Amino acid sequence: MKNRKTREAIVSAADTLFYERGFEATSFADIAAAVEISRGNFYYHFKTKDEILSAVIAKRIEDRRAMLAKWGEALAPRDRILRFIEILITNQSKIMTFGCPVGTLATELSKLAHPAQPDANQIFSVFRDWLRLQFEELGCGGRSDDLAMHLLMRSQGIATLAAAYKDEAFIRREAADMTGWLQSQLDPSKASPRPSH
Amino acid sequence: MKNRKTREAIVSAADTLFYERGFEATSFADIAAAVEISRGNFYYHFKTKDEILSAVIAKRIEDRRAMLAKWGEALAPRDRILRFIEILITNQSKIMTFGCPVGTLATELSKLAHPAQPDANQIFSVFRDWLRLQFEELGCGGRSDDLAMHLLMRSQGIATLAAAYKDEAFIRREAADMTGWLQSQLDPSKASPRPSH
DNA sequence: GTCTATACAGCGATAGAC
DNA sequence: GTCTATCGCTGTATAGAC
Repeated sequence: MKNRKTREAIVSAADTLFYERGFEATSFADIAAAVEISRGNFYYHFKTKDEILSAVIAKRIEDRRAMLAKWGEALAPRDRILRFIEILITNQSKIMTFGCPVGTLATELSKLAHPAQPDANQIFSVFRDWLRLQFEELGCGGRSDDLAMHLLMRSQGIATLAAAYKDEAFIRREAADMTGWLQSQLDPSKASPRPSH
Repeated sequence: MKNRKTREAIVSAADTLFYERGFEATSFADIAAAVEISRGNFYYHFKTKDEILSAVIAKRIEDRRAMLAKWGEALAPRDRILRFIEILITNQSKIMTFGCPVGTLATELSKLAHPAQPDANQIFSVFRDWLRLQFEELGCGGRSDDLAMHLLMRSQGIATLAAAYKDEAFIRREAADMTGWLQSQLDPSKASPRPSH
């Protein structure tokens, strides 16, 4: 019982630290200190650093799936996509400091040629598949995956520049532009060529 | 004389390694091995790792300025921007493996809360300021900086997703969409609401 | 200017007492 | 299940011979 609680505390602390400092820059000592347990105890729960990484990735996938499932209950497909865009506004303070937790981990693991890189990509795919599904429900057919990737692409670009320039107005402006783009894709007739610029 | 040559070799090797492995993941031993000098000799040229980082950032700024200056001689403003978009295609193989050298360094230093982060941002600003200038020359006035940021944003998003999914077709598709977006901004009358999707 | 040798802190990881 | 103690390795950085 206590076993599981400590394990969860470790994964939760590692999740935060991997996000805020990066995977490589976070040491066992850092995580142990955050959970307030000894390094020795630590190894009772996880044998290697890669094991913690796997657990963190699994947790992130689970967390995001749960969040999206919640939206699925209450909202219409179009509003679900708008909610996705709103994440940028809701999390803007963290994004401006640490970037996007999904993109920055994928990039870091990619450079390290880390074996868990495909797993980290699955976090991306949780959003990609979910967005594609929304576009399909809205009747976008074969374009749905391309549209999903386009939204993901914009989110990543916004997060990267927001972290570099710490510019709130930029995030708001680009989120609004993304919303305009969405309208133009769903109602091509009403589209304006210059959404917000 | 030999002084300068060795120094340049170190900076050049560090530039590559910081890009391909990341700043933190690159050790002095890695750089020394790449240049084929001893660690001791290494410290004759650079006292700390941060000093090498500064030199690498300075080199990157200089390299990009030189590249953009070249484009400025031969091309019209509109073609210069198209050239910028083409970088994604030209460098697609490296981008799919390591991401964007500008964005990934800025993100990493941001997480490390590294003192050189503002300097790394200057590499971004070389492109931002240059793009803004092109839009100004094309008569976009006060919108020019927003348009420049929008192009940077897209480049970063494309690079991040390209590195994650290693998807060539995605890069080509989004580069084409970016070109369509550019047309719609410069000739609003001829704009089509669905550039490529 | 380039080398070898070395200091010393911190890393991931293990052994074994309680 | 949690602890202390410790290992071997690698990291940055320094001293001093050549």
